[in-house]
Amino acid sequence: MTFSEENYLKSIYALQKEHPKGVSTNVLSKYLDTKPASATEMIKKLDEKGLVHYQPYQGVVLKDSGAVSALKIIRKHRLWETFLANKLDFSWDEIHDVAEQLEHIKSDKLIRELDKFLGYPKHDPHGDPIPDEEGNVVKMEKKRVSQLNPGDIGTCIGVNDTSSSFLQFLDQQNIRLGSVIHILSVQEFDKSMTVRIDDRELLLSQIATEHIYVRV
Amino acid sequence: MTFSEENYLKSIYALQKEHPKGVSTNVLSKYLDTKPASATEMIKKLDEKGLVHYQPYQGVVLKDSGAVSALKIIRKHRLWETFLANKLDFSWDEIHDVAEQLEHIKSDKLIRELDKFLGYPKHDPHGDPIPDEEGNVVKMEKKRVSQLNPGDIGTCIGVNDTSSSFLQFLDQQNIRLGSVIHILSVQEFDKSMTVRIDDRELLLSQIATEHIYVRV
DNA sequence: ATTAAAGTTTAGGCAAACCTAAAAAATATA
DNA sequence: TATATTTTTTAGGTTTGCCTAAACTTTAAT
Repeated sequence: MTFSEENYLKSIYALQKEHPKGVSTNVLSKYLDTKPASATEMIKKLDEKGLVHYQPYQGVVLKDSGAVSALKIIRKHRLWETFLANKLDFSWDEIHDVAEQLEHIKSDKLIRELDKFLGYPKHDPHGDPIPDEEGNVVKMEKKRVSQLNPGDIGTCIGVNDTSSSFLQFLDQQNIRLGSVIHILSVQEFDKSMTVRIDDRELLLSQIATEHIYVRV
Repeated sequence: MTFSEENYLKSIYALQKEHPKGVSTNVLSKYLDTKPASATEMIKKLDEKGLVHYQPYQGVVLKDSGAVSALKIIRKHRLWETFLANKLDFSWDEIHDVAEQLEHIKSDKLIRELDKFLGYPKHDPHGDPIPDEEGNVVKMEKKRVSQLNPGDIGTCIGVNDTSSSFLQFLDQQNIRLGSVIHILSVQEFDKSMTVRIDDRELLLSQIATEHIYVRV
């Protein structure tokens, strides 16, 4: 499988959650920063290979084989992200682009050994679950900070926005995986929240509270 | 720079030792398992980019800028080999192919951090020196086992043959970097040597003794 | 329901990196 | 030296993945 095929499969997988009845070439090409015509071409190829189901004008849906392929790439991506964050000194917002390259390295042994080296992690640094070798993903019970009430306590397990501006904000505020967040109060008028993290009080906008996932 | 350009530069660098007055398209394409016509094409492109000096029918020579580029790739290759061998459970003969892929990952930070993580190693698992960030390589005083005499002691620092059959042989015999080799005797008629390594005596053929480097 | 707008596909091109076959140059041999 | 052999280059072709522009569907709006 080529890099490009892998990227398309991974993207279709990611977009399917928001577009369960089919990912359009428009959405797909926007996501991948290419043109719709290019997406059409690639989708046709993936369809011929039996990895996706494609009906002209109706968007694309992953077949089982395609989903398994996508999950293998996602597994590699998340293991590499874990490596970069835990073993090398990469910050939350720096890991994505490099993992994007590393995920395409072809070596089953490498991934098995990396997994072992990292201690068989269940989640990547963003809190997303790492699929196993067969492509099984464990779902986690998670809530957004915005869903909590004053008095509630949550442990940060992930984020919903991987833009580097947001990740940098989190880094600056020292909010990281495992951070324990105490909800102190909620402002009625703008839904902003005052929270305590590591003995520091800070104010989180509604936007922020909606993008941080916690385990309660 | 594309993967292919990087591979050509690295190959020219490697072949230049044997072909100091110019690497022919024939030699180069054989090394890279492509056809001479493809080599001609690429060499022209590298020449236009100012990385090599190319005269039709006279072969190709690296310019300084090309050598620096080649050494950066070699640095990455050797750091990744060190990672695979020291941190993951890869054997001597398995690391090359994977490093061949990893060396093309583009991220200066990644290489700096990997170098730090590995403890700034000076040599890769084959004993070859790892160039620094500027492309400087330290030369080492090294001898082949075949150049030693009975009574001499050498520490294994590398090999001359990276074929997987040879590397597997070394693995089986438990000969690795740092192995201390005592020369016990040399057979007159076939130049094979009896040596002691880790309290085990074994016989090395002339071929083998010529392919193992030691520091004396 | 018809038209306008938006989205999708087709058609034709381009660049990279490979190939084969033929032409040209360099080298070796008689 | 002239010819034969080998090496190298050129010319033209293929595949992959991208592009633009035009044609065609679908959806939205009057």
